[in-house]
Amino acid sequence: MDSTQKQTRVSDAYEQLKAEILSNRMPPGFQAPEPEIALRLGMSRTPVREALIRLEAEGLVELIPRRGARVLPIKAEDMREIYEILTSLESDVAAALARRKPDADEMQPLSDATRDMETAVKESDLDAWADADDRFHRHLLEMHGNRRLQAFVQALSDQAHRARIATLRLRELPTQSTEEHRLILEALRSGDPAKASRAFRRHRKRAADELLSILEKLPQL
Amino acid sequence: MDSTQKQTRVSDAYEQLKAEILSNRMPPGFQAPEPEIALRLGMSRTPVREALIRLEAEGLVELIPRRGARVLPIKAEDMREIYEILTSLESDVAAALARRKPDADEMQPLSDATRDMETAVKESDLDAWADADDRFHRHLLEMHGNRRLQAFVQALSDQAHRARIATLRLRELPTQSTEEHRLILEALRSGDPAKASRAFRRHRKRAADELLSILEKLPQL
DNA sequence: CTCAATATTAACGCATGCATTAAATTATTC
DNA sequence: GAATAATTTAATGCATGCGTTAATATTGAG
Repeated sequence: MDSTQKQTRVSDAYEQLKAEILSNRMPPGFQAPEPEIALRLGMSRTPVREALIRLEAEGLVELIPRRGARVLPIKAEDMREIYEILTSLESDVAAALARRKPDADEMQPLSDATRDMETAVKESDLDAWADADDRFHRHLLEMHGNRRLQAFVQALSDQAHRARIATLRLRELPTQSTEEHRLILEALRSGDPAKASRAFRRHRKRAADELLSILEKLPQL
Repeated sequence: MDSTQKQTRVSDAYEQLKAEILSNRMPPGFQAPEPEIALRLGMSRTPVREALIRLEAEGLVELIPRRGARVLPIKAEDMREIYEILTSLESDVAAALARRKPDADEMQPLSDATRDMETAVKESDLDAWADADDRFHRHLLEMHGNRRLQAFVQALSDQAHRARIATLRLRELPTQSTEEHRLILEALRSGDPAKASRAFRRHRKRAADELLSILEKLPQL
């Protein structure tokens, strides 16, 4: 009946809260005391607290004594930090992959994701685009295989995700971004590490600049 | 009397356990059920659990149902992952710093640390050397200012730290490593980003290779 | 003596209770 | 009416309690 494992309440709470935060249903700045969250999730405070501690470690919420948990606001400065780290790590991952010269088979998911991004741009389907973009980046990391790096980049991407969906509709169509993915793909295919690294850096840099210029205008998310 | 803040039990537990793990007083593989740890720390299970969750998020322990908390073993593969990430991040930090051309004042702590390493090598004082090395790397990150990056690199360094102290006496004197620091310093001073980045990469690469070759020989830490 | 069935132990996952103390509210003074 | 003090409220940090269930020890069968 139930394909999922027997969840514990802690993992339930963790997953539900995380999903609400990432989807901005619990928007940046949202705040609630533990008992209230516990009530809403239908469990006692204990598992909620444990889940919140994990979310705090991931940088999604902040636990303020006597005031409960607060979903961290999306500050331009934070995004700057996040994008800087993503740039370092992913560009190196791309370089390493190019060096290894992956075969067409391995590259397939990346090609697919890029193709989907191009289609999505043509159809102005922003959600499909964001989805394909995620897939591209996620698969790149999986190919590389460093689990810690994967987990950390994923955590950072989750944080950036909130900013991206909040600004997705305030931006132009991501034509540029899509072309950059194509370039990265080519660099990987041609097995040129330096080129892959540079292409990735440019990609992240431009994306960061674009996002930041919007965030800095926005009152405060 | 007491210069520290009014600690909570959770932070007490967290700090004590972390100190014991990093110093290898609780060595890799060490395992104990929650009630035992709670007893030893003189508190109930609740704060101990919360501290353990944090330590788990940091990658220092693993919580195994019914078997308690286990201090993660130091596996060569893990160190490989850690060093790869450190290399990416720190080499970029070094490049960024070189680009910014820090003045002699800012550089002072780095110079001091390097000098101390050289003295320590001359005097074969491994502990002093390790301490100066830590200072060098820590200060480099502080100069850069990306808090997230700082926190993450610190967490990784903490993990690597355990392997380093476990192998410190199995290695040659870190003459090479000290010279490399001198090179990095020069690259920073001369404001050459590419050189700083390369020097750092070489440094981490060699350190990683050295550590890994020892770890792979060692039975299992 | 080996292996399986059974009984015992005890760790964990949570719920609950409570003292403490910060925040919010109300009362009081000028 | 504003500012301050007294009171109330309620969130947190932790301890404790308990049912469930995985380990472990014990017993029994072959």
